[in-house]
Amino acid sequence: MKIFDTLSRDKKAFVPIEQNKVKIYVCGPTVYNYFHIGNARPFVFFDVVRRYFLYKGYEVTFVQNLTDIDDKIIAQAQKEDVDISKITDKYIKAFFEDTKALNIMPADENPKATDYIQEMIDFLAKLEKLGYAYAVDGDLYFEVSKFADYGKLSCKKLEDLRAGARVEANLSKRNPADFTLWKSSKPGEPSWKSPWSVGRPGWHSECVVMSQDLLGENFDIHGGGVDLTFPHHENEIAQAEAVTGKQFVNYWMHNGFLNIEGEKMSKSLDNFFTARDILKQYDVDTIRFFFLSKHYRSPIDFNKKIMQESKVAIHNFISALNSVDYLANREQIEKSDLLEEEVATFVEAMDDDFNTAKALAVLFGVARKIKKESDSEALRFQAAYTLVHLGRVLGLFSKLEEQIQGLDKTVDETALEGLESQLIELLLSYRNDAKTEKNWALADKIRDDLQKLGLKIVDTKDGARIER
RNA sequence: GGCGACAUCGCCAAGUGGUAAGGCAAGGGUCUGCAAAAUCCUCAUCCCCAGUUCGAAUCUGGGUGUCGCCUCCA
Repeated sequence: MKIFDTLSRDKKAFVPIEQNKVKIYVCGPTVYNYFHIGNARPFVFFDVVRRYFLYKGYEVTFVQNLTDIDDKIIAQAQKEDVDISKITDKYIKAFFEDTKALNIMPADENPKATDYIQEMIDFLAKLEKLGYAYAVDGDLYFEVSKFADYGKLSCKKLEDLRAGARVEANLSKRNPADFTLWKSSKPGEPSWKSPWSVGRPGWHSECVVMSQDLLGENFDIHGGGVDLTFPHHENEIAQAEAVTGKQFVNYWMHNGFLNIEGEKMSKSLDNFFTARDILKQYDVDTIRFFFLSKHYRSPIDFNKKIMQESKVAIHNFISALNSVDYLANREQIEKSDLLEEEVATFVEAMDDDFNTAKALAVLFGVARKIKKESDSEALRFQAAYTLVHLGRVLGLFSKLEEQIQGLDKTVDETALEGLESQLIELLLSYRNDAKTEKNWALADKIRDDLQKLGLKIVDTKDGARIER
């Protein structure tokens, strides 16, 4: 198994610290809003990483933090004129709801920053004692020039950083690149007592302290979006390695950015979509397929067309399963052997730095085998089992029963309710009568008019069904 | 200005030295009263130029273009 490590800029063979165990830390959300479709990418991707390690027989410890103290949260609380906990409680709850809806496995631990204040203070005191931190007027800074390897993750040199600094120089810092470890609070802001001031910890310290507490001073994988490489992860390394003197993380994994219709997502462009909203328009599998159809390190573009394609792709898988009456034959199908060659190709793709796009191609090949009527039933059953088996490694088919039943929907089973459903059924029966009388004009008119209302008629040998 | 990526069929996307996976769309056939659905078939020499090599989409150099980071950000 090979993983691209941002630090060494190379695909490296994965060697766990402890035999057969893997410890993963992924930067979680700052809980001041519903998370957006761009945030969803790492959440879904690292869920697949985790599922794949489990599939390979590893014991996985998966930690994802919740940043519940931060300037943005404070700003949001002031804006809504409520207590900060009101904001964080609301969006932590929403985070769990939305990740569940995306079929993301719950983390083993979701540490909150506010539960680690004392640990962070202790940690920062160590940094200060070791000479890596200095205090000015109640604020504590990390002195980057003291850490020789600073910049190794993001390939930046201190001189370059200085030259490119666009931020207003903070005069109390010794070097513009020094970052805040502890910040004194203004009246009314949430705060904790510390040796430096009454204040709050900086964002960069929380991930170090929590990950090391739960996973150890050196652990296997640390993940997040590329934008976190600098400064967040760079700063984590500096702090962690300054204190322990040993390597912090063995593999740094960063996913590429998500754009919307070719543009960066932003509130000002009015192209800001929460995962919650997207879930109303597309089902989980469509969304997961969309993310997985491109390699995780590449940028990906979110647009209507690509989502439609993803939807069709998932539909193909489901219709393949439907062609062998998966639900009816489930018991027998799930006793079948897996298609070894396809499984091997899938594993090979995933072993190569989680090449999910290639892995999905295997699923299409398997789907073709399911549908091929010239294949024996036994082979088609094997293929069907293989599709579901591999799909589940990617977190697909979590609602298989519903999806298959969805395809089988006849008019009285649609999501339409009560009278509406009865009226449509009535119209369909008229159309059926018209067809019997070979009154094609009337039959087609009913079909066309229903279509105008967004109801697509699909004729099957067992009668018509409606698709929305 | 500094640093780092990327550029493959109409669109999305694998492929890191041995002769271009897959998906969508499109075109054609079967089926159907017609259509849809379903199903079968067809469909690229890899941004440009110059090198290295028996051989390059894959390596090197130079262009051109796109993007990211350098500031809170997945």
